[in-house]
Formats: sequence, structure tokens, C-alpha cells
Amino acid sequence: MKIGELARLTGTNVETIRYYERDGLLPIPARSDGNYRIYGDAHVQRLSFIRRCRSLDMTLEEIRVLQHFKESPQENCADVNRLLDLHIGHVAQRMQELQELEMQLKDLRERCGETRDAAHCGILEGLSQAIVPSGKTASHVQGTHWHAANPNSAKGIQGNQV
Amino acid sequence: MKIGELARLTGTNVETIRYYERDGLLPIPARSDGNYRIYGDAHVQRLSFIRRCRSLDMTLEEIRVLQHFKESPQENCADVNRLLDLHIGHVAQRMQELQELEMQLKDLRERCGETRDAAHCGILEGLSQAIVPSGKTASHVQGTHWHAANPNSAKGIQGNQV
DNA sequence: TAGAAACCCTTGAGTAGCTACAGAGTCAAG
DNA sequence: CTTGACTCTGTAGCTACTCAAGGGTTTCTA
Repeated sequence: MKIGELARLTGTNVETIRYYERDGLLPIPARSDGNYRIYGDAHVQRLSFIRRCRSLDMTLEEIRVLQHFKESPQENCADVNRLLDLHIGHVAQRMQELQELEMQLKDLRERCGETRDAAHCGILEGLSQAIVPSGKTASHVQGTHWHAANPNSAKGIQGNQV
Repeated sequence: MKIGELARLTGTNVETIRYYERDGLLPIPARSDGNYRIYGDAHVQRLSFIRRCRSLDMTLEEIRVLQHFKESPQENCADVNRLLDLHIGHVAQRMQELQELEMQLKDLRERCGETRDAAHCGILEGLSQAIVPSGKTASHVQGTHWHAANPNSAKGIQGNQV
């Protein structure tokens, strides 16, 4: 099959597939006479694996490690467990951070329940206050926003986009 | 004061200050004879405001809007409320997504409680399954990982880094 | 007063994980 | 033979920074 069909089958953007190839996550496919990429079932499996991992918010690095384990079946899978435990830890940590954040934001929001002019807005006043260093520990956890280039990431893969 | 002192006072990286200037968030400061940036109290206030907003995970765009409101005190602050409500919504949504994610990950983790070889690892099997489209809606919310360039972001501003 | 250390400058590139576009080629249907 | 859908490569863009190279300036110390 050509790249478009692979994209449809796996609910992946065509550009993303080429990106994975460049990144070494997908093996380089055969080419047709007209220089089109030709994929088979193995590619569908492999890409589905990647997308499933991505829908679980794993990094491409983590996925690379998992792929390595898939390809060396004799190895012990304790490392797979460890990787997953770490990942679960990250998610839990990010949730806790977001909970704190929500509290702070709601606190701030209550400073300005009614509508007045910006000169006396409690929210703006609150934001102008000194910075309170929070005791949060270092983690590789992302922020809240994602209007970046990929509206698809971090929200699961939602069916085939036609 | 010079940029280093401003950085210490606000717990901001020097490069970040210059970045904010380039980005139009901080007004262009005066220069000394030796071409050094010279800052005053107003800059400290302004930068503190930005960093406080960032510690609440707001985007630079959102901060820009808030700054606009600060500078036009006659305007009604209903828009400030609206912006904050939206932001709170984003955070809440991301938390929900992470909760789902955690459930899925723990589910996956239970498939391989004991240590066996990777050929029979329940986790790898689970990850190889077909993609289940989740009904998540589009949002600009980021993922779980952040080993990117800024170990400081999304975890509050923790005191002055010497 | 010389030299070293600490600070500052600009410019450009890199980070994750894509997305989007330009400008070209390929292929099947009508 | 043309139209349109598809594909190709290469490059630039997105967030919010961070880092490094290769210089200049200031300040402290001997």
C-alpha cells in the first residue's frame, strides 16, 4: 500500500509517517517505480504500536526502547515494567502539579467575582504580587497548553481522519 | 541595574529576559555607555508579573492580553475573568485526560506483574493491540513529558538561582 | 596600572513532535 | 490529453525557552 492508505489505516498524518521514518522509528520502506513508498502489514503493525504508545503520552525515546524489547524476545521484560512504572510516575506527578495549579487559579479567580474596571481588578492585583517560590521538584513534565503545531497529540488518536 | 541583577531579583534566566524583550513582552530598556541594558523598578514589576503568570502555566499570548488590560485601566475586567476561566478550563481538561491516561497505564501495567521474557510480556502485547479511538475533544493541552530545553518551566519559579 | 575574572553583548542553533507549505513529479479516470 | 488526486523532497514554523561561540566591558585584585 502507499502512504495515504497507511495513514488512513492507522489514523496518522502522512507527514507524521515520513517524520517517523526520518526519525528512525519506522523502517525505511521499499519504493515503487515512481518513487512512492510501499508499505506492508508489518508497517501497519509497527505504526499502530507507535500511535498507541503516543496516545499514552510516551515519548518517542520511550517508544524506541519498547520497540527494542519487542525485537529481542529473549530479554527479560523487567525493564519494560520499569519504564512503564516511571511513566506512570510522571503522569501522577503532573496531575498533582495541575491540581495545585487549579487551586491557585481558582483562588485568583475569586478575587474578581464581579465585573469592575481593570484598575481595581483583583485578579490583576493578585498577579502583580511577588513571586512565591513553590517547592516543586524538577520533572520533565509539560505545561497546560498545546495550541502548537499538533492539535492531535496528547489527546489520543481519534479515528481515521479523512 | 544590569540584566544580571534583574535576573537574580526575579529568579529568571538572563537569556529568558532577553527573549522576552525580543518577543515584545518586556519594553526595550535604556543602554549604558558600554551597551549594557539598564533596568529600573518598573522592569522588575513587569517581569515579576510575567513570571507569576508563567508559574500559573499561562502562555505568553495570555500574558500579553493581561498586560494590555493592566495598561488600560478604564476597560472592563470582564475579559480578564473570561481569560482566567478559560485557562482554568484548560487545566481541568488536562487533568481529566491525565486521569484517563493513568487508568490506561495502570491497566497495562497489571498485565505483567511478574517478570518473564519479553516474548510473553503482557505489556508489549497490550501495546500492540489495535488503536481504540477515544472521544477526547480538541484542546491545546500538552503532554506529560518535559525533558526539553527548559527544566524550569511548568514547575513554578523556585527562588533565585545563583 | 596590568591582568584576570566576572559580567555583558549579538547571533545562531537546538529542544519535542510534529504540521504546513512550495514546487515538482506520478498515476488513474474520463 | 487533461484533470485531479496523490506523492515526492526540502525547508520553515510552532512553544518557551536554553546554550554556545566569539567577542566587548567592567570590576576587582596584585
